[in-house]
Amino acid sequence: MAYWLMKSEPSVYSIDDLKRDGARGTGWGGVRNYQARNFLRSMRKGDLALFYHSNAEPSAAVGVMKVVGEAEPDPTQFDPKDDHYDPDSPPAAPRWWQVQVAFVEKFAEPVSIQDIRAEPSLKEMTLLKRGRLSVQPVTAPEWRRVLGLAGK
DNA sequence: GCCAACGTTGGC
DNA sequence: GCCAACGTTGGC
Repeated sequence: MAYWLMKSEPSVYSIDDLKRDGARGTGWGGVRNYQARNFLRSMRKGDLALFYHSNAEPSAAVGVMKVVGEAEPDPTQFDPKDDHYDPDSPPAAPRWWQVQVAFVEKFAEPVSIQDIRAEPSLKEMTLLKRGRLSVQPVTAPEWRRVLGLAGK
């Protein structure tokens, strides 16, 4: 069982939207970075992920979600009307993938990036080291620490 | 809205 | 294969 962190701008798709999407969850698509894509493909059912609100006030880890379906081709890459359309992705060998994720919990106390930066044991977190990676691994100690900061 | 970080593209 | 130009992310 692995731990992850996945970013979304709340003005686009927030943890409340995920909660509303219920047990079936949502396809986490639109990722157009190869390293993030590779992490998506290595996710397995039952893995847990922090839902992180980026470009938010404040930017913060706001809850937990669960991987409920493993990698499948991201349909937005084939949709010319979608912002994430990729005309160079061959349908027979899709370039971009998504996983299905579902709501687990929303933190009563979000853990902001300032909180994370202020916590010495989290200074190696990928979130701080690699600013713009939208899907990233979290170690077990980091996971426990962030949930601790969330009051869990 | 600014801009630093950094990934991608494309000319050579 | 190098690297400059360009585009995007995301904190502030």
